[in-house]
Amino acid sequence: MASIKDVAGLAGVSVATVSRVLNDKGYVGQSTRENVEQAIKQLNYKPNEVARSLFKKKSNTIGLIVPDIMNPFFTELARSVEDTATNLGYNVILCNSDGDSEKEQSYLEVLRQNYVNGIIVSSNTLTANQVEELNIPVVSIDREISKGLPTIVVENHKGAVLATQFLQSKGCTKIAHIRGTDGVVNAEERCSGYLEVVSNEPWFSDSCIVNGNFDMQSSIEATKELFMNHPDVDGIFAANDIMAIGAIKVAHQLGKKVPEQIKIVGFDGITLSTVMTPELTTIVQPIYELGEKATIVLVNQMEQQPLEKTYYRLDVELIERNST
Amino acid sequence: MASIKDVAGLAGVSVATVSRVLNDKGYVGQSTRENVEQAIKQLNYKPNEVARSLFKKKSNTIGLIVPDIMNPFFTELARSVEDTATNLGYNVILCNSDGDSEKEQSYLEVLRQNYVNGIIVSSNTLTANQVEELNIPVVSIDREISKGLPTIVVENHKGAVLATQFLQSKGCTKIAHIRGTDGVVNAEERCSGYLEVVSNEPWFSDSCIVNGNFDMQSSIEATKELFMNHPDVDGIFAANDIMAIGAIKVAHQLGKKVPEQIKIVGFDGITLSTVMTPELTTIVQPIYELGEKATIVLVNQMEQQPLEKTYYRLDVELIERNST
DNA sequence: TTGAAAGCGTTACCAT
DNA sequence: ATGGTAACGCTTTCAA
Repeated sequence: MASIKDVAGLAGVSVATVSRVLNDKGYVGQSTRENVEQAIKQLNYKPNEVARSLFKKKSNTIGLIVPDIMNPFFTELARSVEDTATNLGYNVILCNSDGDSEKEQSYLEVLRQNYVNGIIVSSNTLTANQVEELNIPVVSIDREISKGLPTIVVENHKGAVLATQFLQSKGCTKIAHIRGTDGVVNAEERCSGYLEVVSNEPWFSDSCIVNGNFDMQSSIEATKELFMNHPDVDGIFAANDIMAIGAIKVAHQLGKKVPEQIKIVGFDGITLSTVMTPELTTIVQPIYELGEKATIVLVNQMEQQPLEKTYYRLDVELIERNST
Repeated sequence: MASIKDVAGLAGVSVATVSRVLNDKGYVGQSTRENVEQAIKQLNYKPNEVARSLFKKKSNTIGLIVPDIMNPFFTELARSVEDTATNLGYNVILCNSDGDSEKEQSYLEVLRQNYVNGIIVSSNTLTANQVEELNIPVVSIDREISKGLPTIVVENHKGAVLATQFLQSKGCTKIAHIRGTDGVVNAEERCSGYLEVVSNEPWFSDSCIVNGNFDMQSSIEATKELFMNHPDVDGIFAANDIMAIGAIKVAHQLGKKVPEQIKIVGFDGITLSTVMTPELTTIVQPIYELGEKATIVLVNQMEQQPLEKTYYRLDVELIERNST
C-alpha cells in the first residue's frame, strides 16, 4: 500500500505538496500538480482514511443505532440511511440495540472511540442529557428523545385518527387497538389518536386496548386476549404492520373472516404489507424519506451548515387494501 | 476526551507504562498498575481506537457487503453477522452493492482505506483474483467465488431435489421451476437439483423453467408467463421464498387455489414465510448460523488462528406448511 | 520495572 | 509556490 511519502518521492516533491493536491488546498503550480497526479495514478495511491481520521478527529463515518434490523421498518430505514450516507461520502456502522439501554451505551462509547462524525438513533431509553454529554451530533429518528434535539418523526396522532375513523366509515361498530411498546412515544401518540376518536363511544372500555411490543408474538397473544374479552370486536387498529399481521393470523385461526367479519388496519407501510394475502390496509409512513431526511439533517449538523429546520414531522397517508 | 497522556500525567508515570497496563503487556509493578487504573477510572479514559488502528494497521472492524439488506435473507444474515462480530469485539460496516460490480469495487476500496480487518461478501461478480489482490481476509457467503476461498454455503442441490421430490410425493403431475438470477451459483445449483428429478419426465420441457431474479417483481412476471404456456402446472418450486410468495400471489389472481389446485415450495426459510397465509412450505437454510459461521471463520483467519476448515456447506431441511 | 523516542500516514502551520 | 515539521493518540523497541 503506497503512502503519501511514496507519492512524494516518485513525484520529487514534499509530502506537503502532495497533500495540497490531494485536498485541493493551497497553492500548487500547474506542472507540479500534474507530476503529482501522475505519480498518484502510477502508484494507484489511495489516501489512508485512518490517518486522516486521527488528525481530523473525524472518521467520515456515521453510526446507526436501531433496536433491531430484523424489524422491516428498520430494515428500510437502514437501507435509506446507508444510501444517503454513501452519496454524501460517509460510511455507516450498524448497531442493533434490542432496545436495551446497556447495549446502547456500549455502542455509543464504541462509536465515540471510533471518531464517528455523527449518530442516528432510534431509542426509548436515551435521555437528552446523555446525548449532550456525548458531544457528537445526534439525530433521533422515529422516536422523540427531547424537543430540543434534531428529530425526524411522523404524524403518529393524525395517522391513528385516520385509521380509526376509516374503520368507522367502513361500518365497524366496535373498534379495538393493539398498542405499541409501553413507554415509547410513538406508541403513546398512536394510542391517543385512537382514543380521540372512540373514547366517547358507548361501547368503549379500557379493555378495548391491548398491549403489544411492536412484534408479532406479542400481538398474537394480545389479540387472543382481546377476542376473549370482546368477541364482538369487528375492527382493529394495530400500532404497526407486524402486529396487524399477527392479528390477522389470529383472526384466521379463530375462523373470523378478514375483512368480512373483522377489518384490520396497520401502521408503517412496510413492503411486507403488500405481499401478504389479504394485502394490508395501513397508514403508510414515508420510511425511505425518514432515513434520508435524518441523514441529511445529521450531515448538515456535522458539517456545521445552517440548519433551517431541525425538527421534522412527516406526513402519513392511509392506503386502503384488502384487510378492510 | 482524556488521552493516554492525561492518564500518564495524573498517575505520574510515562505513557508507555499506561499502554502496558491498558494492554496487559510487559512488566508493570503492582502498585504502579493500581495507580494507573485509578487514574483511568478517574478520568473515565477510553483508548482512542483510531490511533490504535493507525499503529496496528487494523481497525477492529469488518465489512459486510450484501446485494441488498431489504432482501429478508440478507437482513437475517446481517443481524447474525453483527451479533457475532460484536461478541468477538468487532464493529461492522454495512454495504449494499445491489449486485453492481462497480459499487462492490468502490466499497472494497473504501473498506481497505479504513483498515478493516476482514470482509464478508455475497457477490456474483467478484473474482478470485480481485480477492487475492485485496490482501485482506475475505469470506464468501451464500455464493461461492472460488473453491480456494473460505466459503459458507448451503446444500442447494440437495434442497432443490428435496423440494421437487416432495411436490411429486404430494401428487403433482407437472412441476415448474422459477429460477434465481442468471449467473449466480446458487441459482444454478438449485436449478440442477430440480432438473435431476424431473428432466426425464414425459411432460418436461425447457419452458417449465422460467427466469426470476430472486425478487418479487421478476417472479410475478415469470409466473404469469409460466401459466400462459403451461396452464396445467400443478406444482412450483421457486428458487427462493420471495419468489414463491410472488408465485402464490399470481396464482390467487388467476383464481387458482393454493394448495388445492397448485402447490408451491420456496427456498430460504425467511421469517416472512411463516407469517403469511398460507404459510409457505420451504427449504429452510440455517441463516443465522450461516452468518455466525462466516464471522467466526473470518475472525479466525484475521487472527491467524489455525483454520481446521475453510469451506462449509451447511445442511438444509424441508419444512412442510400450508402451501403444499 | 520503567521511560524515551520512533513511527503509523495524514494535515496544517510556519518558513523560505 | 514549495518544503520542513509538529501534531493527532497510540504501541513497541531499546536503554537504563
